[in-house]
Amino acid sequence: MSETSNTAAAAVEPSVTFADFGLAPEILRALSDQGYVHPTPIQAQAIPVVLQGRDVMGAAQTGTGKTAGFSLPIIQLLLAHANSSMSPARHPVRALVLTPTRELAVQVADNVKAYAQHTPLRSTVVFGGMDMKGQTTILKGGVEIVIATPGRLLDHIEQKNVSLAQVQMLVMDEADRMLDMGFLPDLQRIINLLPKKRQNLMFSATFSPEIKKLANSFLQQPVLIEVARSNATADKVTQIVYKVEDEQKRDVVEFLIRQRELKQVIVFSNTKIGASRLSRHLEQTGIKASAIHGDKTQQERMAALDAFKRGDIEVLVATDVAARGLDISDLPCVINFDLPYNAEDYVHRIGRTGRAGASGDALSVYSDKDERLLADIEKLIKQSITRGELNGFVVRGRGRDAERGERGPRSERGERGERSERGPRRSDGERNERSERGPRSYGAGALPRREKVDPWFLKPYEPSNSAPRQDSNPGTGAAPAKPKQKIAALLGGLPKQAQ
DNA sequence: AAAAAAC
Repeated sequence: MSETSNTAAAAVEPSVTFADFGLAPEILRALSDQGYVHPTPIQAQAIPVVLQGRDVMGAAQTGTGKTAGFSLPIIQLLLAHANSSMSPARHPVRALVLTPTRELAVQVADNVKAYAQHTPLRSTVVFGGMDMKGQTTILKGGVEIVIATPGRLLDHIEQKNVSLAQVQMLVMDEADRMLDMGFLPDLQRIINLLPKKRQNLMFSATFSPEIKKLANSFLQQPVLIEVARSNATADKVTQIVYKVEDEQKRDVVEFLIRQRELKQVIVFSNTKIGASRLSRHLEQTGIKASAIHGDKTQQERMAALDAFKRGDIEVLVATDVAARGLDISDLPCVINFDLPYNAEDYVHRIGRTGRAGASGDALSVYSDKDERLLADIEKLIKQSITRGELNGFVVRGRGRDAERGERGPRSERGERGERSERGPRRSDGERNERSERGPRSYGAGALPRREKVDPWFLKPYEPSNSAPRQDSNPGTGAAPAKPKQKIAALLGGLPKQAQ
C-alpha cells in the first residue's frame, strides 16, 4: 500500500494528481478511499505511457510505487475496452501479472483488488504451496486479471483451469529475480500461450545484460522508464556495518534491536536454518519474532507476514525470499544478520527500508571472513559504508553467575521480561524457569544449555577509543576493524572457533 | 555457497 504513498512525488511534482491521468471515476474513488492523491515519480511516468498502449521497460525497485504504476492503467484500459455485452459468467483473463515469489504475488493481488474494487473487474492470485481447488474454482468462474507465480500458473494451464488466449496485457514484475530463479523456461512457455498482439510491461530492479536480452525478445519498442539509478541504494538509507566475532552476531543483532527499540524490523539471514535459529533465539529473549523462508509451509509464511504487518511480531527473520518485492510499509530499519553472498541482494534487502521518501537504517553485522563480501558490496554501491561501533554493547554472562540487569544498556526496560510469557516453545520447557522469575534485562538467561560457551564478561564498549579511523585500512577508505579488535580483546583468552 | 519456485 505504501507503494502509492505520495510523499516522494509530492516533493517532485506537487501539482500532479491521479485525476490528471483521466482515470475512470471508479479508480479515482478507490484511490481516494486510500487517501492517495499524488502519484509517485514512477507512477507519473508509467501511467500515461501504459495508457497509450506502449510496451514498457521499467527500472524500479519495489517501494517506488511500481505496482500502482502498472495496475492503475491496466484497470483503466480493461474498463475502457470492456465488452459490456459480455455475460458476467464469462470473464476471460485479459491481464496477467507474473511475479517471482508467492508473497509478492499476494501483495500485488491485494493492491489490484483494492484499486479495482469499485469496478466490475475481477482479479485473483494463483501460487504454489496452497491447495489448487480454491484457485481452480475462482479461475473457472472467470477473472479478468490474474496475478501468479509461473509454476502454479502452468499447472493450472495444463489442467485446463484457465486459458490465456485472451490476454491483452502481460506484466513481468521483478524480472531480474525471475531470471535469477531460473524462471526463463517457464516464462517462455507461458508467453508462447499468449496472443501475439498484446501489451508488455517488464519491471526490473537492475539492468543486467540478461535483462536487456529478455526485454529485447519480449518487448516491442519499449518505453524506458527509469526512476532510481540502477544498483543505487536509496540515499535516504543510513547504512552501518558492525564487525564482530561470528559467534557474537546473534547477540549483537539482539542488542541492536533492543538499543534502538525496534518494533518493525526485518533481519536477513543467508540460510533457512540460520533464520529459524535466530528467530527462536530472539523469541527466547522475549522479542516477538517469526521466521519466514522456503522451508516453512505457505500457511506459516503467510501467517508470519500477516503477524508482522499487523504488528503482532516485531522482528521478521527472513531469507532472501523477502529480499525483493515485499512491500511492508514504513520499515524504519533492516538488519543483515549475514552479509549476502550476492552483492546485489544487499541492495534489494536494504531496499525494504527508506521507502517512498521515508528515511531508514540498514544495519549489518559481519565478521572477519566476510571482508570480501563487504568489499564487493561497497564496490557495487560505489560508496563506503560507515563502520559502526557497538557503544554500550554488553555481552552478559551466560552462566548463572553472570550479573545482569543493573548495568545493561536496557536494564531499565524490565517490561521486556513480561513478553516471555509467550515463552519458548514447549520443546524448550526447562528454559522457562528464568523468565518466570520475572523481568530480566538484555542478554540474560533463557539460553539453551547446549551452549558450551564459557561465560563472556564484557565491559561496555568505550567510544573513547574510536578516534583515528584511517590507519587500519589504508587505501580503501574503509574504517578499521576497531570494534572487533576491542571486543576480541575483551573476550580475553577465549578460544575462537570462528572461520 | 544459498535461496526461490509445481505436484
